[in-house]
Amino acid sequence: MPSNSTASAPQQGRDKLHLQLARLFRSKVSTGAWPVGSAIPTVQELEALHGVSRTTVRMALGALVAEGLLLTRKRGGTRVIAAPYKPPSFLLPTSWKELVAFGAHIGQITLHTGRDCLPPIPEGFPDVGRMAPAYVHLLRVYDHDAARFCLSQLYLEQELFPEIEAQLERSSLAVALSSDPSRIAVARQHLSVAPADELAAEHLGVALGTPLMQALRWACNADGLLIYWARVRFLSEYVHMEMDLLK
Amino acid sequence: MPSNSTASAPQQGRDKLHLQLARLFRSKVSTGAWPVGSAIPTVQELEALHGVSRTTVRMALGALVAEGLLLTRKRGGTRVIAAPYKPPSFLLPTSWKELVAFGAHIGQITLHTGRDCLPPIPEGFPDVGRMAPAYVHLLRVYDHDAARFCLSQLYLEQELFPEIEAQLERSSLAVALSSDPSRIAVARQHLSVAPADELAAEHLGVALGTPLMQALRWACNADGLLIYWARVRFLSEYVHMEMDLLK
DNA sequence: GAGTGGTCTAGACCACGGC
DNA sequence: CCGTGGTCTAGACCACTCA
Repeated sequence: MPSNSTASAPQQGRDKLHLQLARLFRSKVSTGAWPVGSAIPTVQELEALHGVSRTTVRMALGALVAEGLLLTRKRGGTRVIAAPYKPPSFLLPTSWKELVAFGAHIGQITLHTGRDCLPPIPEGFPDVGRMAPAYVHLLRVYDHDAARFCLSQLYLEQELFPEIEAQLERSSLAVALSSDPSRIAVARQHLSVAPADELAAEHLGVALGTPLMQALRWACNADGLLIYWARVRFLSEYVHMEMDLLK
Repeated sequence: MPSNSTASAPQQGRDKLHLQLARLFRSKVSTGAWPVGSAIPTVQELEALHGVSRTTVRMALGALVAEGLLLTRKRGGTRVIAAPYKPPSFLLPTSWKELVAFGAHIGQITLHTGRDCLPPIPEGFPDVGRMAPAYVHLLRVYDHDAARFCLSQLYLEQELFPEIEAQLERSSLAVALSSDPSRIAVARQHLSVAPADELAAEHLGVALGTPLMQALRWACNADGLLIYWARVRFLSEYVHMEMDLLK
């Protein structure tokens, strides 16, 4: 049926077919015509029911899956998700104190350690202090309930490393650095949503380009030397922030 | 060519074809084989070159378009984006003062005004103060350079409305409320990344489910009465935040 | 007007996983 | 095992837009 005939399409043919279908399917879910938890008709049935091809059905279903309304399983059919899955939401730190507390109770895995690195500060980023000649680099991932939700690239001024190396295995860099609070004179963070690059996509198990919450954090000592730089990226549905607007 | 033959596929056939192609195309961009700004081969040419169907080419190209590396135009062909387009980044306010400043220089359009509403506070949201019997509701969108980047749903305690109605046409609610600073005793915000619902998708011109930066803001007077509730959603690539971690 | 990307069809084969 | 979703093919028509 090549032309846009009446067939059983729900609307007279103006809009794109797969968008019409997606809208129809969405309403089936929200009205309960497709009850939560139940299997919806198979792709073959949907093709026949609406007189469209498999490709079109899949374009429509793909949208709903992307929106988190449907879950597909190879043999079990396509099911309506109970609730658009709500993962645990971590409170992103807005102060060094919270940053230390945050690192204290998260399971971490160190993937890589390297010496004589320089932190990859983005082009055009505002002044973050004087650069030291060398930094130690740590690449870490953080889990919660077996779900990997955070990737961090850490850079620590190299001469500081021996002092805190022992603590680093068990605790976060912020915790370790804070063992001597006088080391830190300036600490700031920059937050944005950034698309996943290849490193993040690989370690967080998401598609390239997936929006991630990115925190760039840095600290300087009293001499204005950059002693800590971190680029930390979170699956965005796992984190939120709260703040008092009256300072 | 139904079976996974050698053809001109870059790798021996284990991986999925469209993923192989996407990887190949990505490397063409990053190595400069497809120079930035230039048009890449047409879909027809790519089909023939790699011995695959249009659908497969489009699956691969679709991924790169989603990653922001390519831009398609109906007749002009598909081009490599100069820089993965960096829109202007607004600094999200972290204090009431910044909130007021933020609202002062943004072009706004009021889409809807209603009386006798109640703010739609999410299920399970922590205490935000005593609810007044009625609120005035404003639905607004904000532009920058003709690009719509922000949608806000505002709720103002109804008895307060006459006092500031005149200012509201020209300025943000925060600006108007601040004309008498004694009105506000508590002001907080909650930030998260939330998928676009139908309202946001329509007014911001994005697909349903697109991750948006969401700010929930509220203010109470000295009696603990909720006088201001706002749900503001931004295209996430347009905003960032900065903060001093040492308070 | 012609070439391009966007959409859609009607098939086919495969891998996975519940029966 | 075998039904299911996932992938892929080889075509077709359309809308847009640039030369």
